[in-house]
Amino acid sequence: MEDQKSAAHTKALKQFIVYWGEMASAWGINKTMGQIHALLYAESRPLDTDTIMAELTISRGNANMNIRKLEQWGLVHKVNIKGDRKDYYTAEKDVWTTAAIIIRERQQREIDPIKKNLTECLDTLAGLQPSSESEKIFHQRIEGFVAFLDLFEDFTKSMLPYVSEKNVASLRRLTKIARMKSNDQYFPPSPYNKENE
Amino acid sequence: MEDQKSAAHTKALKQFIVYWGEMASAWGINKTMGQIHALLYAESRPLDTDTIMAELTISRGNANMNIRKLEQWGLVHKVNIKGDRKDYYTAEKDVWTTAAIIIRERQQREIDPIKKNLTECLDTLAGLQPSSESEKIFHQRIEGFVAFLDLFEDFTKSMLPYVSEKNVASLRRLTKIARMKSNDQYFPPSPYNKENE
DNA sequence: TTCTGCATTCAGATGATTTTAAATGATCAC
DNA sequence: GTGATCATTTAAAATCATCTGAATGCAGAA
Repeated sequence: MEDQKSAAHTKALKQFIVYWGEMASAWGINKTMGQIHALLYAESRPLDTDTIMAELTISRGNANMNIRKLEQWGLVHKVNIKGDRKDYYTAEKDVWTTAAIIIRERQQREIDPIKKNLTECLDTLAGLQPSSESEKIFHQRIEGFVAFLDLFEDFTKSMLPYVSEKNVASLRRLTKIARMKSNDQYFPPSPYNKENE
Repeated sequence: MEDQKSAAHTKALKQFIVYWGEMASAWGINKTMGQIHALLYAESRPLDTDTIMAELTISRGNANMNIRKLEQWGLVHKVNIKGDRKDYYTAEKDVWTTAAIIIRERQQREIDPIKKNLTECLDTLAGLQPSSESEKIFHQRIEGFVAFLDLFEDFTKSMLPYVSEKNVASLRRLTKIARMKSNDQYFPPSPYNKENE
C-alpha cells in the first residue's frame, strides 16, 4: 500500500510544508498548525499522529494540540481505520473551501468582537450633541469604520459560497465585470522600493 | 484652535484605540502601529510625536519606529507646519484605501514570495514522470494551491481599486449579483459552538 | 481486574517579537 | 563655531506565543 516516493517528490513535499507553514503565519495560523495542514493536504491517504510527529519533528503535545485545533476549525477530519485504535487524519482538499473556513474563523474570532465593541462605543456617543468639530469628525470616522466592517463581512459571505474549485471560471467572469466597472484604476503603488535590505 | 473634548469623546477615543490595536494584530500589524494609526485616523488634525507618545504612553523610540513603518506603508503622511520644525503626522482617512494598502502590503510581503517558491517547486516536479499515484496527486494539489493564489491575487487587484467610500453602493450591487448567481448557498458552518471558554 | 497503547493536558523552557531607554545623528538658531 | 531640538538607531529588557516532555486520562484486551 505504501508507495515509494522519488527524491524530487520528497524534496518538493518538504518545501511545500515549509512554505505553507510560513504562509500560515500570514493568516493568523501558527506555523505548526500550517505545516500539519500542508502535510495532510499533500498526502492522499490519512496519517496518524506518530507519522506526523516524525515527518515534522515535533513533540506529541504539539502535534496533538494543533491537530485538534485544525479539527475544530473543520480543516482536518478524523478517520478511523477498522481494526486500528489509532486516530488517522485527513485534510479538506478543496482550496476554496479551505479558504472559506479560514476566513470564517478569522471573522468570528477577530473581527466580530471588535465590531460589537465599536458599535457599543458608537452608542455611547450617539445620545450626545457633538460639542465640537473634532467630535463630529471622530464620530463619523467610527461610523465609517463600522460600515466598512459590515460591508466587508457581507461581501465575504456573498463571495465565499460562490467560489469553489467547481466554479473558478465564474469568479473570473465576475472579476472581469468588476474590473470593467472600475473606471478609476486606482491600485495604490507601493511607496518604497525595498531600498535597503 | 485646540478644541475641548467631552468626557464621552475621550473615553470613546481610548476604546477605539484599544480595539483598533487589537484588530491590527489580526492583520499582521503590531499593536502600537495599530494604535498610532487609530489615533491619527480618529483625529482631524495632524499630531506630533510628543503628543502621540503622551496619548499612548509609549517611548519615543517605539513611536518613531512605528510611525515610520506606517509612513512606509503609506497609511500615514508627514505634514509640515510652517514655522515649526517638528514633524506632524496624519492618517489616510478613507477606510477602503486603507484596507487596500494593508492587503497590498500583505500580498507583497507574504503571499508573493511563497507563490514564487511554490511555482519553482512545481517546475522541479514538472519534468519528472510521476512514479506513483500519490506523486500525481501531490502535484495536482500544489497546482491547485498556486492557481488559488493566482486567482486570489487577481481578484484582490480587481476588487480593491473598485471600492472606496465613493462607490460602496456599487459594491453592494456586485455583492447582490454574486449572491444571486450563487445557487448552492454553501457557507461552511462553524463546527463547534464555543463549547468551552 | 490490570496492562497496554494511545490521546490529552499542563507547567515550565524556549524562542520570537515588541518595547524601552540611552546613545547618536541631523538640522537649525544663534 | 555652540547649544537646542527633534529624529533615528541600538542593545538590552520585558512581554508574549509556542513547544516540549513528563504526567495523567481513558478505552479496549487479556
